[in-house]
Amino acid sequence: MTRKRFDEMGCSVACALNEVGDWWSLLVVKQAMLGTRRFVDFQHNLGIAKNILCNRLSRLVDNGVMVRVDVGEHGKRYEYRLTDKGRDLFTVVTALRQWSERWNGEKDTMQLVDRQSGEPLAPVVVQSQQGQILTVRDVRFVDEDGKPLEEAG
Amino acid sequence: MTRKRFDEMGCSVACALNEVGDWWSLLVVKQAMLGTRRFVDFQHNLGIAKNILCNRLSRLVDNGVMVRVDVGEHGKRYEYRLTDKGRDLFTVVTALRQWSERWNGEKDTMQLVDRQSGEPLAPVVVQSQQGQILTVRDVRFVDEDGKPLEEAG
DNA sequence: TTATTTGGTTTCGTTATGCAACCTTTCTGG
DNA sequence: CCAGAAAGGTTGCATAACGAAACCAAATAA
Repeated sequence: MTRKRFDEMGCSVACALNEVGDWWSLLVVKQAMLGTRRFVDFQHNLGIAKNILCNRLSRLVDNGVMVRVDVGEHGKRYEYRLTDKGRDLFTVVTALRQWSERWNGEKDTMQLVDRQSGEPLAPVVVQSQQGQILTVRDVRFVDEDGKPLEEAG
Repeated sequence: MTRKRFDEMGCSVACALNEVGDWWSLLVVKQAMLGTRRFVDFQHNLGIAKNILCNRLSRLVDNGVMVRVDVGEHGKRYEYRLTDKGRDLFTVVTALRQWSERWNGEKDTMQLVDRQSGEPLAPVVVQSQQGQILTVRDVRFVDEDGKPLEEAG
């Protein structure tokens, strides 16, 4: 009676959630994007239990989202760093952050700004190839033959 | 010894995850974006246990992500529909889908296309106000006074 | 009228989470 | 060198969440 596996559902979203869909994983990734690398720093900044953090870091490493780098002179001191795959979650984390700020108000003491200009970021949007902004109503789900998917069945 | 609350951490991302950070919620939202509205359809399309689905739909309704609409002639037949707040998760779900496709390969039998042109969507990206694409290295985290945040401490 | 569908709730066993205690190896101060 | 602290875990225990199946009442279809 294990947790339902999401990686065999034939859905990319489910597959992604199978890797980072629990309560803590994306928060660990977000914290890593803030510059945190050490076990104890994750622990203190997130207020997460050590065994849970241990488990999450292991899973993130297993899934190629982070790497564990040995930085001890002659023993065990480690750093956990984002891989390219992990850094690529920046879009997801930023979209989630902006969504929360739009609908729940500014709950964050920190703000994200463009390093060059110092200005806040533009809202993350879904666009067509031509750069037109698309909502969920402007898209269609089609199967591999391009036929529209029969929905809600 | 309840689950850790994420809405008091002073972090927008944590606040968002407090609402949709479990394994199932975003999948329910994604399914709703596919057109699913009825309890049984969610159940069959997702393969989710009834009690869990019940709990997730209730929470999504409580959080203003979905609404329960009574469509029974003279009794109980309901539809669960996305609110504006729920539809606004389209960016998050799409970013997650694209991330999964980039790093785990095409696991999905269906594809998202622009309704007008029939073409696949452009990749979701984080942009500056000027429209320049930004990675996590191109941004800075500052506090309310605009001072750079001391990291990893 | 009877059977079936819908939208749940209940029960029960398994798994995950949170907390605290403990443990080993490595630095740090004196 | 020695004592103590810190890093990075592991273990044990109590509670909460999850998953499957059974059950149930109202509404609808046959």
